[in-house]
Amino acid sequence: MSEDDSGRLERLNSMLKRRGFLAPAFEIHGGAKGLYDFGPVGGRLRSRVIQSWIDHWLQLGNVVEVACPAVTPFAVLEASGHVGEFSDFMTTCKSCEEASRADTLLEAHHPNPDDLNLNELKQLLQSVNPSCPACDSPDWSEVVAQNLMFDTTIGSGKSGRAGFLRPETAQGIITSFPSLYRHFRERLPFGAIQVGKGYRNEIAPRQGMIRLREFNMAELEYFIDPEAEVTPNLSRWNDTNMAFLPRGKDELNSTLEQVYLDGMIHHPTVAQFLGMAYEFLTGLGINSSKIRIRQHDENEMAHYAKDCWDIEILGSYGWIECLGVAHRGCYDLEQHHKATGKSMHARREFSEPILTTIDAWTVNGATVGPTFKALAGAVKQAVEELPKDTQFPTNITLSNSETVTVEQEHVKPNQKTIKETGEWYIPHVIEPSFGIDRIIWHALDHAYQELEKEGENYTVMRLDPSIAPIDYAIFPLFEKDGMDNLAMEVHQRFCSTSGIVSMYDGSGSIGRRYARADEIGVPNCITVDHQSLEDRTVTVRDRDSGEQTRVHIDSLIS
RNA sequence: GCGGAUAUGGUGAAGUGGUAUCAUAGGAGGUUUCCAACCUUUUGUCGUGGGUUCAACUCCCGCUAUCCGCACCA
Repeated sequence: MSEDDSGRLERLNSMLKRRGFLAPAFEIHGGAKGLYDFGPVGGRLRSRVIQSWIDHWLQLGNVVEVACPAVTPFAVLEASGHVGEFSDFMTTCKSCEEASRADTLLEAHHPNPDDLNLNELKQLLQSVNPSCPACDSPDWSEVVAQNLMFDTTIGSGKSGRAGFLRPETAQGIITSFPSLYRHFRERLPFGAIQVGKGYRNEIAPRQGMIRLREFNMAELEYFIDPEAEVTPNLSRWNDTNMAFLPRGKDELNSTLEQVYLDGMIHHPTVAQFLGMAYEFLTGLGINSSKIRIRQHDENEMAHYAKDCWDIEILGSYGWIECLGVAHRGCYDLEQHHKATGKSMHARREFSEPILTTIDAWTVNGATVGPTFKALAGAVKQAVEELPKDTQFPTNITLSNSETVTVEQEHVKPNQKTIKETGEWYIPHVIEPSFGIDRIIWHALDHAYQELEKEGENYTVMRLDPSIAPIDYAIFPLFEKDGMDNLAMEVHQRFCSTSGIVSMYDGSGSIGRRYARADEIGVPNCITVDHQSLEDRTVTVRDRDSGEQTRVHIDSLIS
């Protein structure tokens, strides 16, 4: 980062704070690492970005919106693998109270201490008893799992249950699969979106909005039949060259469809969602030349993922991952199924029923039971595998390696036709997951322009109008002669129109007011002047061009 | 978590063992026929806790936060 850039970052940050976009949270109490406020201007920006995101994904037509709790019982995140995979095992030196990671302390004594479980670590720590890196004392406390999730107790006293604040919104959707499946009349594919807060007790939050302890996430969980043929229309992005970083390959510029056809993106729905995500970002005003699509290395992927592509955005902090499209396979549904015994399956009907004709042997329960007693079940299994032309008596070997003699009286012919009209399977999940705060940061970063105007520094936020916090700024040229009243009337009409936010500003010179509006990215400023009083026309000034057009008040609001 | 730097009005800065200055921003009033003009006036500050001292924004220690490396990390 050059000196100029870091100066720009400082000026941007102080402007964002001064003008009410972003600020450290709880600042009067000294603030708290990794926690940020969206201020009086930023709050509106955030809700607009979120609304655009929701609208964007609802376009799919088979997606619904849900909202699940952030407080999540232990068992849910244990099943999802987060309790195990999201933890570090910590131990504390009893003499200097310095906390260390147990696996790090044991690196010299085990090829891969990271793979040890809690008990193995405890034992190895006891037998090795390494000295403390801080004070050399070899006296360690119990090893405890220090999880990156915020833990809490749900309820109080003896009835309290262990729980966490969710590290991702996904699990709430995935555990709702059975009700989503009913809602969609048991037909895949379908998806559910959720926008909400996620929590990670990061060891070292950094870089302003980039790594937070409480953050806004927006996720789609899209449930698919892994065997269904999908032919997505990727050609709609054929006139857009995107930058790709496939695993183990050099960066290349190509179209999404070409990269998919070349086999680098394994699932067509992943490709489609990457296109939609790209479209969403550029729609917010993110500079497309500062977007790249990067595939995760094998060892980089989260514990649940089969394949994962990130979209990274270049900004003041370098290339930052702002969203990921992960192919989670059947991992999550299977895990919750195993943990709860609840069905997480979907039914796939065959195009034609499969008829299976069986013409062989089965056991005669009345004789096999008394004869073989506890082995009867294994005998039945073995007998049903015998060919039709088997002669009895015969010796068969059971699954437990015991050999028994089966007589004619133990068996009877088994002739039947089984008709299967379909089968049950665990759906796969494709998950586009967006870091809303990081995306907002880059929208701000890319929109922020430092210009020079008549020798003076001049700041404009060229925010896309779809996410601008304020749509119109209304100025009376002078606050007198009725211009103030007319301006207030226009302001009120805007404010009572759903979806439009306007700001009245009557203080300072007109130039100063334009400058203030430009700084927070108001796309249009409307000025009421003397002529307005006569014919109810006003001037509309465009933020980016500075051009003014005169229009009638009534044509402003349809 | 480790190492280094930093913390003064809303923002950006200066400064001193004797309660602080400048710019800019904000409010009120005036003035001006459209891009940070001008005049008057006003608001507001030494991150936090402890120690040394007659006296601490200043010196010392802890804490918190911010920034930069390293480590960690979706």
